[in-house]
Amino acid sequence: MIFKLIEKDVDHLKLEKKLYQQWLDKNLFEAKPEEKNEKFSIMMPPPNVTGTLHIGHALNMTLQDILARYWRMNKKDVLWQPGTDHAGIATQKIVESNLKSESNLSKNDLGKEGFIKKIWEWKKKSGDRIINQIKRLGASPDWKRQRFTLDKDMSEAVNFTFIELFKKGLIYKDKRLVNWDINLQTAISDLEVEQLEKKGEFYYIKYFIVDSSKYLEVATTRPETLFGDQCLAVNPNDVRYKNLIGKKVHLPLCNETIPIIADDYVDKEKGSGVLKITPAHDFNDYKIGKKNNLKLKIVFDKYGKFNKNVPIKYQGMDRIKARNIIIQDLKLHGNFIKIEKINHTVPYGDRSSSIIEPYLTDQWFMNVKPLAEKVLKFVKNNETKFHPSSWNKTFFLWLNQIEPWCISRQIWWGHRIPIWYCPDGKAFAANNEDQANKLAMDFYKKKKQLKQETDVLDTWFSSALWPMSTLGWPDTKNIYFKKYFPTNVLVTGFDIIFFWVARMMMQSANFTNKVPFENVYIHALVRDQYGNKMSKSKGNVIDPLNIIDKFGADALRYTLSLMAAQGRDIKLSEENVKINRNFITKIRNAYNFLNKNGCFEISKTTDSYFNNKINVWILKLLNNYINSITHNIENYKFNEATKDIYKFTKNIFCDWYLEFIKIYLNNENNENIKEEIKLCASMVFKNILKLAHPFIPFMTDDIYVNYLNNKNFIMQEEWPSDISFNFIEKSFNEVEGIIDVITACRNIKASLKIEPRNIIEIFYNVDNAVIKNNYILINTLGRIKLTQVKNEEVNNTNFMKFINTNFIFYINKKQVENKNILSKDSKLLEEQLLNLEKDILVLKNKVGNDEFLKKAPPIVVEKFKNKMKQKLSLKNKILTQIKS
RNA sequence: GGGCGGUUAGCUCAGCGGGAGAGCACCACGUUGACAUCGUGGGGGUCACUGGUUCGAUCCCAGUACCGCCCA
Repeated sequence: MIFKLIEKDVDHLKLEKKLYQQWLDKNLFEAKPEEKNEKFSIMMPPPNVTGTLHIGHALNMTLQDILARYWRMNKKDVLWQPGTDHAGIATQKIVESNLKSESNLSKNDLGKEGFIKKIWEWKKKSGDRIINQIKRLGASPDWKRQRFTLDKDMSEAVNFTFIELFKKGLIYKDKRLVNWDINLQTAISDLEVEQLEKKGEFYYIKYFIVDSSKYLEVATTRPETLFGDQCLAVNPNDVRYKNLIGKKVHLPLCNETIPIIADDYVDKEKGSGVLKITPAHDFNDYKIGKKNNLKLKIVFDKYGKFNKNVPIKYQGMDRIKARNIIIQDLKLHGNFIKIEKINHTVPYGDRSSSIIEPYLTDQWFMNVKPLAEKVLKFVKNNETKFHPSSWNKTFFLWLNQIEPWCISRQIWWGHRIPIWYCPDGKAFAANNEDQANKLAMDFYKKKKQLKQETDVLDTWFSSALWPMSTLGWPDTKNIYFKKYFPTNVLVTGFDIIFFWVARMMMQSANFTNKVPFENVYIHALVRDQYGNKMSKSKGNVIDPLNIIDKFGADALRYTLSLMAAQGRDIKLSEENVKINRNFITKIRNAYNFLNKNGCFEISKTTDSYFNNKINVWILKLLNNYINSITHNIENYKFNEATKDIYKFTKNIFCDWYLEFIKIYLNNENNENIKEEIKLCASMVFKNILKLAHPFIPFMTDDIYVNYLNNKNFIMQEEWPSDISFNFIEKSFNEVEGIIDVITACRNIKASLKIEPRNIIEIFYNVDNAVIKNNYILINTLGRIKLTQVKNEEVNNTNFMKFINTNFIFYINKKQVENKNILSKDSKLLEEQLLNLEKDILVLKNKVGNDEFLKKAPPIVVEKFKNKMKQKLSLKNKILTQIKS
């Protein structure tokens, strides 16, 4: 034995750290654009700089790493492009709250410049935290190419994009109703609003008709907006109100009147059939207002407090706090009818969790409609394929009803919009002030005082450029852009299909007329073991770093990948990882066993060298599994691939092959055969290491490099392909037969409650080559002694009979101690016969059916006929034995 | 309200037009020179329900029920 043994307690943390550093030192993760081999490129979804690694990241990174390592081993030039995202609102919030707790200052105390400086300091200190956590997983992106969305070249790409789209008119400024986050004091996009079901109230209010004692009943969830009402609307076909259309009503609590109009948007059945229309404070009302040329009367300021447009009493009150006062006043004035408890949806900001106010402001928008159409075409033409493909529908649905994207944010941290305003309000888009001055000069023919827009862009605006900008775009001659764009696959979660995936595709469609990625693998959400979403407030968060500390990165990766079935969420528990770690230990033990037996010391290698039946058997199966694993990885069936590795390694290689070779190594005198077996065993084992490497990189490389002393890391080796060797099918079948006999004998022993260690004698009476040629294998692994005898010796009541398709085995009753079983003896065969009859009946229905014989494929018919034949012959055997 | 997905063993889930599977849990036996983070064997399922297509349906189609998610 010239190789080390693996100690029982492996310090996985130490070895992970060491190996990772070695991988880095050897530049194994680096892309090599100058090399000729084909590329495989994949964009890491850039995590927020504010982020800490959660289990969803762990899954996301694991799957990408599997692909990266797999394709490297397939000799592709792999670029896995990493980086982080500046996360405008989230980052600003963190630094703001740090500032508050450290020095009790607000961002305004520091001023814009001072505060931004503070954020950069924070970024420098903490911005790589998540990157270092990703490294703990063993992820292998090209770290030297790490990018940050606010890097200089990323920002230049953002400016370029903005200016181009501005010139085309696809980006424009508009005064529109937007989702206003009162807490954060910024507009946000539709996607950043969560509609939550809440308990609320429907307030019924009387609007008195002018010059009449009659009134209209209006139900509203937001009575405080009534000051902004511009009309009441009814359905034109509603007979109740037809004659009121065109008349006026008094606006409660004000000295104002508003008209009653007809609009078929109004649902006759819903509530009283009368709607109050507040165009400046409700998205639906806004549309009706536009249609009917209503005025936009704004009654709140940007803090959600009443402004000068409401009666003086309410001015300055918070809109929500004022509600009760308004209801009281409505009661006083006889306008109040009733309150009804209802469930309704309320819009909340996903970052601030405060109620979103529809608010009329000047914002920058991107007209995404024409770009969405291009993207739809790409997906319909399969230029980008979603896996699983069911996501197509969701994707189409959203793109088909897409609205302009509000891209401006009233915060400080982010890409400042590259727009300079003249005093008259005219806007020039430029890369910098000099350029803007020049543009203004050209336009006005004289110098103008310019002021840059203070708003920044939505963070997703820069992320949308990620697959292009990280590769050097808009420099289309950049060697990276030329080689790696479009990328091969994007691996991401479904929660950012709209936020990110669709927007990347739009930008790419517009600027390159290409898709940014050919495949999108959408993976599931990781939930807790009960299927709940993990969240800090629920306290059910599984921390991947904690799991890695306890069980190792390999165990975590293996578990996640094993559970990553397409289209299904992962319910993960710590217990799960713990159990799956056993498999990793199993491989280490297999190494120790092979090593103890000197298997790795054989140096001879020829492909056609393998003649021994167990070698033929294992190699043929290995080939099957290589094909299956390869196919499953390439089709993003990570769970299937992982399961294949498990099945081959444990159920085939360890459970049978290693058990077989133990016997050969102990009993075989022919050194050539021994050598062949050792060579084959070590070869198969090394293939297992390679096949498992993308999934469990640390342990496999640890053995391969640190114990087997290979100079290359597995990542540098070639992915296993079929091992070509000449073999006789008979040898393969013989081993399958051996396994059958052993299993049958083990079954017999177990059913007789005979302890495994008691070697009993089992008799058979028909010549059988499989048994005859493999006494040692069968006897040893079955813990039995098989003996051939003549018929008359066993055909008497001293023997119990066990019959299966291929054999009849006899046990001398003297060997059976369990009285219970002995008393059942005569019934055993009858029971078996009964079950057999059931099977035969089912088969009869098939094989006796003309339609089946006519229409089913011949192979299937053949299969069932054979089965029938087998069952019938078994039946006959049993009948004969019962009679005798 | 619209859309999508799910329902398979006690639990967690694979599979998917032609024999119902795995892991865990459970039961029995076992410490045999790789492995007790283990081995061998076993019990356990009308594949949610109702129809349809088919020679044949857990699988395809339609509907129902329940659960989950997304959009409005």
